[in-house]
Amino acid sequence: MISENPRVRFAPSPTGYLHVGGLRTALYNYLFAKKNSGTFILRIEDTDRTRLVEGAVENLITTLKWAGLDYDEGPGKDGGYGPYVQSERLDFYKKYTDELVQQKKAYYCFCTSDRLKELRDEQQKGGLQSKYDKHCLRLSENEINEKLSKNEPYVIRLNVQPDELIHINDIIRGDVTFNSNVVDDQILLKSDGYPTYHLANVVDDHLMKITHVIRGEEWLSSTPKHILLYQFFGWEIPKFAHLPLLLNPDKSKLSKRQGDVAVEDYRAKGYLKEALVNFVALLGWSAGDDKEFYSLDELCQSFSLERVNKAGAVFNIEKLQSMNFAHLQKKTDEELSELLKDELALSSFKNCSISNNKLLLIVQAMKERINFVKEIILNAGYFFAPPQAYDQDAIKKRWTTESAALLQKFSEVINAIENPAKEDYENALHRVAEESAVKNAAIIHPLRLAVSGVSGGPGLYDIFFILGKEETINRINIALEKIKV
RNA sequence: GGCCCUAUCGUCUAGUGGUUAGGACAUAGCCCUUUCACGGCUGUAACAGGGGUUCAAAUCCCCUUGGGGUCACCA
Repeated sequence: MISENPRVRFAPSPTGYLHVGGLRTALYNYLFAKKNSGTFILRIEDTDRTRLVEGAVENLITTLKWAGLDYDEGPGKDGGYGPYVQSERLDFYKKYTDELVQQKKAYYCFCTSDRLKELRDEQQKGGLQSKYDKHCLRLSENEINEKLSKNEPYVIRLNVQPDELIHINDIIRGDVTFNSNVVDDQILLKSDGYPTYHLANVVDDHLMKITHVIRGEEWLSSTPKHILLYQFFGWEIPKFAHLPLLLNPDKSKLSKRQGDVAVEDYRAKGYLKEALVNFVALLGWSAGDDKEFYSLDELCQSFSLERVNKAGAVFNIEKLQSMNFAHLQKKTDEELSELLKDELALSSFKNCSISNNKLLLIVQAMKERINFVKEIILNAGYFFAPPQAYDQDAIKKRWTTESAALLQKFSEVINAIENPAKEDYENALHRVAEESAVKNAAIIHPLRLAVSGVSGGPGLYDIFFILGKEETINRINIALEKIKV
């Protein structure tokens, strides 16, 4: 159990959409906070002006909210540590870099990007790690002032001392040690006056009293820089937890090239938030038992960082899909028919009026045949309008020379029944089959084809009942005209 | 390439010195069935390799190999 009330943050940069990896990071932060009566903070890291995307912040917030991950503090929800957008915190970064420069823990650098590039190329040619050579550290105060007065562009760099061991005590990975010799004199303040991630992140985490930094493993190798900064400032170092990466099927870091990575894409495809959250939660964490279906609340109860895995996890869409199916089955028919209504409004059937009661029946008939609600429309449009075409393969296979006569007969029999129930349709069919001395199947298959246009689907009598007697007869008549062998 | 992380079925994982190595997805077969599904049952399938430590190693240690991340005035 965590003693104090932890404060954690999800700190995305607003460069477009919420990545599913980001969703998982946000989720683990959220779960950790909820489990330990902590605070979940959203902080926007928009220090790269070149990559800003308009509307990205709003999109991020909307998507997080959709997933059910409401933040306790963040943009629009000040908890006394704002602002929560880094571009509005520039004064802080300036103040703290000045402090570092005064103490010679950071220094001015006037090197051009050309010189830096040359340096890198040379080092790479020699098979060395590319690292700044502290060239500008030699500048005297006078030289610096002169360059400053001439308005020469500059950056501020971290002054890393050699031959020091830097320990990271990671909750997931244990002790990880780096030699400071491999740590570059990281740029802290860019020439445009904006901080880099490393500086802004450390300053804000300190100022916002973040107790646990839970982030992706791609940050592990820059954590020594952050530790150094905490030490230089004399600040308490938060606990770190570096999460295993989400992977493509080929085991590389999950990327756009190999499929959808935006949460909004999955949302648009019809994945339930419950399924996506459940799936992503289990990518790198398990409670230690065989339980596999969790609500967000249950996750909050069971989650712990100690049980997070170390190795990366492949984002397996098949499993996500089956999870979506499972969560779909858990929804009530009423919930599903509301979702169906929404989908209908977006479809070509938006003008077809259909009663709530019928919607409910359709949902019941279809729910175990779909992975997404919209598949009811895609695969069973015949509930909303007569079929436009008839499956040719099915015709070939199921339609015989006597089909027409049998359907005609069936149509007449049900026509005589007042308000037929499902059993009435079934009895009628059995009667026709018996009188005509054919198997039930000889009628059933052509009949299904006639009313739905396809060969698969819910129980035939369910379809009749949902369609109603008039419509059923109507469709048989249309089919008798259109289907010729 | 340097540094760092990592390694149980195809995939997600359980397992923390003694298990017939368990579950889920996927896959194959069977059953149910008017179709398509659901469901039920059964099967195929894993401890990367090599050294140690130990009476005993998937579990602890070392090496190798594989995979990944990172080396920007991006986060």
